[in-house]
Amino acid sequence: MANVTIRDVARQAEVSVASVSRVINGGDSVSDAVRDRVNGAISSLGYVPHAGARSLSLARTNAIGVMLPAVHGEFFSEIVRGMDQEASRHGYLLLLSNLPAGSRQAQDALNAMRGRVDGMVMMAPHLDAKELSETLPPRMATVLINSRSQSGAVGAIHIDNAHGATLIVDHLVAQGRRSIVHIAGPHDNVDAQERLAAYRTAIARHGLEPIVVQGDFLIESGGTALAKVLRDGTKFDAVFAANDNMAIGAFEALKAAGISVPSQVAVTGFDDIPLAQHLGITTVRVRISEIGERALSMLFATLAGGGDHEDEYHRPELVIRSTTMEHSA
Amino acid sequence: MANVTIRDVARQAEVSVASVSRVINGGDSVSDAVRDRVNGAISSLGYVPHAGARSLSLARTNAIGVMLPAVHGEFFSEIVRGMDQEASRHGYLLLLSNLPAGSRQAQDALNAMRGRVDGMVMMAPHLDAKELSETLPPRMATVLINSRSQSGAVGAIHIDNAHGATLIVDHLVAQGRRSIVHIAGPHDNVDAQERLAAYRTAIARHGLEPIVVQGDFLIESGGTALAKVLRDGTKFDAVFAANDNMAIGAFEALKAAGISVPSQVAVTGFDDIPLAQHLGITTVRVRISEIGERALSMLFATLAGGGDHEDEYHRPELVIRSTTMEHSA
DNA sequence: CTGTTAGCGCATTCAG
DNA sequence: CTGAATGCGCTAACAG
Repeated sequence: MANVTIRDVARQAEVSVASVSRVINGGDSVSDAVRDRVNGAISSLGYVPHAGARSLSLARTNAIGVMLPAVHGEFFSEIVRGMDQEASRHGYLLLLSNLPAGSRQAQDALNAMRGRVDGMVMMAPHLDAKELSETLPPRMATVLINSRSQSGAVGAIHIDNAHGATLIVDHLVAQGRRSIVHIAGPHDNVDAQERLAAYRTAIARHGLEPIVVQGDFLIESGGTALAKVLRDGTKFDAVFAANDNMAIGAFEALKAAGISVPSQVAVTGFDDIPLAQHLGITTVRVRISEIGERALSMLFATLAGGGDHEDEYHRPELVIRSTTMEHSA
Repeated sequence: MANVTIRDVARQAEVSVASVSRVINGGDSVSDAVRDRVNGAISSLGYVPHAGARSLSLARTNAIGVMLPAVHGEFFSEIVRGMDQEASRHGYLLLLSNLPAGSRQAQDALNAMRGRVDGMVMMAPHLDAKELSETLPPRMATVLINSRSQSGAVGAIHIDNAHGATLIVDHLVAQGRRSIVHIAGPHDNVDAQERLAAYRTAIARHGLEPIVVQGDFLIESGGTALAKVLRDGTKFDAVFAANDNMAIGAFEALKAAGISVPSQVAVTGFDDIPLAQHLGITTVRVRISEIGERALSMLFATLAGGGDHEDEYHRPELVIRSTTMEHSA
């Protein structure tokens, strides 16, 4: 670790460290002679400023922490892409970590970020309000994504799940479907809960009977859930899965069972991940990367002292594809 | 930022900062009385150690930098998943950044990590050897993924592209295909180059004629490339795209053109991203997350002083699906 | 315009 | 077993 420091540069250029610091940062006022000598020394020595030390002295790290639950392939990729885009626009780096399951481990993970980031964005749809408030670092700017509402000085972004689920049910009913099975997400997940509740409401409004099977947001559970419905002998003409992954699992299980989609059974999902587009699955579009981008924007605004922002609700839009309409792309 | 420091804890517990430091870290030797007072103060004050300051003093950050080229959805997600897994196993955090296009910007991005990470892993398939060596930070442990070989003290992981491409061509020929179009990746990408070269070699070995169209690794370019071949009136009975994305684009273009797959034209890709599995595309499997994991293992071994590792070559395996075989899943 | 000095928050000798 | 002092690399007053 024989690394060259600002002192080495100063010595070589025969100036003080203050002068070196000046030419590196906002060149306040340095004579051209000094500036040249310093730049010469910097490149001859191959000096690169030590960001850690800089942060300590400035009380500013130029990094923001990102805590996400267990990585869900496409969703994860998209949200990070949006964040990275906005972060690099502001000259910030992203410090990534996944939120461990236990409340205690989650705490530790959060604490590990103290002193390394200026703020953080966290996505924790599975924590209840109490766990959330206990876990959240007190004196740190934080914006929440898809988490339970939190009193406290943090911004938050939510997906309007009720709207999305209503769009789906109404579309299905408009297509003449009467027996709509809902494959629910994890019971402790707030998005899954909201989608389920909105499904029940919409179904009731249409005077239909709800049929709910449990899933866990993973592809396999879509197939498992569908198998259970078939085994039970339940009659149905549509499936509304709480996310695209499960819709895909159900879709494939239907094909395997020789049931034709959409003529016998229609299939819909939620999220509009890339996979859904390529498999032609009707769903509601959540602009995932945009959510990541907005989360960082809110955070930067807060860091710039712009007070706290109001919660944002992102409304998904219906995207009709071939799993609900005969002659669609 | 009225944050509580170790000094506040010391004052409250009526001990010295040294003692506080001792109970926080390896409890060398502290009386139970002191330990209790300190722990009491810590929790009553809600003290969390400042990781930045800690790093400075220890000359160790417990973070590793990850530089990836423009984020390619599924590939990105998978490789980061593998890295995160291995990193958290060792108590490390991941500092993410994408490699900017320009050589100069790449430099800056790299420099921004100085003093924030203990080492880094970088993926830069588009840089030539010279650019790579200029960009690489001199005194920093680094492991390269899918990049051109580099003399110098860094480990590296490569995909055995020649092997993968050969598997594909041999499989296609074994299925009776004689006119195999190759949709190539970006010309400056080392993986694309190796796949193309191996394609040419294998085609020549079978006494066939090569047909090459240019692509850029994105889905759309698969469709564009295919359209060009059709427009040229070239006869062909198989398409070998240099990655799965382009295979998907070509696959969809074929369907749209009313050409049946695989009876008239077979389609193959490279990588085995999740999408390929769900669309039933024949490809070669690159265990992406495993590569991310191995990269970090190599880095940790180097950091632990274990000298430099030899380059690793990961051999992909053929995965036959329905775009090349009539009755396959 | 330039150099000296005092921290940023923490770990760690070195005495006691 | 415990405290006082020193330094990690850098920035920011404060004097010249």
